[in-house]
Amino acid sequence: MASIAEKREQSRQLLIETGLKLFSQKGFEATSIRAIAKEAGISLGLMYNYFPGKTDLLRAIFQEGQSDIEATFEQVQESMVGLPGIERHIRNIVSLLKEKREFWRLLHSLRMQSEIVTEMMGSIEQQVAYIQQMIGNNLKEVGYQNPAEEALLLFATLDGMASHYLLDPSYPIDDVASYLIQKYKKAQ
Amino acid sequence: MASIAEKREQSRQLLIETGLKLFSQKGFEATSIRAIAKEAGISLGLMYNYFPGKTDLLRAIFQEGQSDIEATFEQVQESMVGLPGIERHIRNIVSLLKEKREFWRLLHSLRMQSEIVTEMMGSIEQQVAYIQQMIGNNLKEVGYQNPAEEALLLFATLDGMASHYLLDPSYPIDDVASYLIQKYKKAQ
DNA sequence: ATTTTATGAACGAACGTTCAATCAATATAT
DNA sequence: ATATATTGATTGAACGTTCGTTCATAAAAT
Repeated sequence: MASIAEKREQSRQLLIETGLKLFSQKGFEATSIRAIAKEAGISLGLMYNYFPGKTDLLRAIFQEGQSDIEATFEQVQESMVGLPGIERHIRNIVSLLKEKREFWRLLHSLRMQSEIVTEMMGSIEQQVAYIQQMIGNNLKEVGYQNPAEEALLLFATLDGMASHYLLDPSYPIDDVASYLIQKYKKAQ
Repeated sequence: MASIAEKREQSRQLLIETGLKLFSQKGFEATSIRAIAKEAGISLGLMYNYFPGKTDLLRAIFQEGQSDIEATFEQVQESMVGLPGIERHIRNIVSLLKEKREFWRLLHSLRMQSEIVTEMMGSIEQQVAYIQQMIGNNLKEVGYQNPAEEALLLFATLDGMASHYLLDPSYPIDDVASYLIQKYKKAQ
């Protein structure tokens, strides 16, 4: 039995999902409120009962995606307790990419035009910086001579892999990840 | 003394430059023809004497940028004849990034929403694939065991470095590039 | 005099947003 | 239990704005 609040939350979720789908496909500016409403099977006007405006829907998508990623990060991290630090990080990032593909696509397509989203990007950049620092710490523990530069480089590699995977679903990200991990094991 | 054809070409160039500047800053959809006309100091209607429409301006920007990059690629390549293959490639790409920053920003911001630009991206992707193959060949010559996978990885790294540099002008791309080159020298 | 260059008002379409209206559901009164 | 009142959910036409594009008109050049 669905209460009113539950139905409301359900519709909210539907709009967030549909918005994410269309924004990540065609871009934020090129996607109209009307298109989202039609795709979600909700009337144009009703959208404004859930979100004050288009930007607020985007904001909600960002927040939802961010907490989703945070949760998945913890969860995947726990499932890889046995693995060494760097391998765990790499595998974790690959998992996140696969699981939240649309969200990452949206992120990557919006991060260049910061006019729209400086405020929204802020907390995500923070989170990314945190992960990068964790990687740096791991590299230092393992005994790298230039952990900071190595972390910068590894971060670039991971970001590049992500871009290529987001651009092309058939990109062999698992193979590349395995190869990368193997290189770090050898270097150690 | 400027001939008519020269003045025309000059105005065309101005519009291409201004378009590139604004598109790369605020995005294609979010930039209006009016904004470009005002910034370039050319009247709204006159733009249609140079380009049939907004999309055609973007197309011209792409073509211009592509041949620019091709020319710069050759030129920089020649200025680095003494360097070993991989180092030359890496330095070359860094040079291209610095010299054509706005164009790369536009490229990176548009490549996710392929609806607009599948046709325009095609030839550029081709060019990128060519560079990647050249890197692969170099790696094979140098004697890498998995040249294909290594090339895939190196390409991801370079792309990631590019993204980070495009997002943040203060990104120490020269340092990272030097560090990357150093790693390849050691591995050899 | 004729052609080319240049202008910005005007046009239709599409956008984000608002709002009067209808519909459904629940509460209240009889 | 039925009828009535009240509240909230839902709709899409309508509004004002901005967009890409066109066009009558004027200025400049030939």
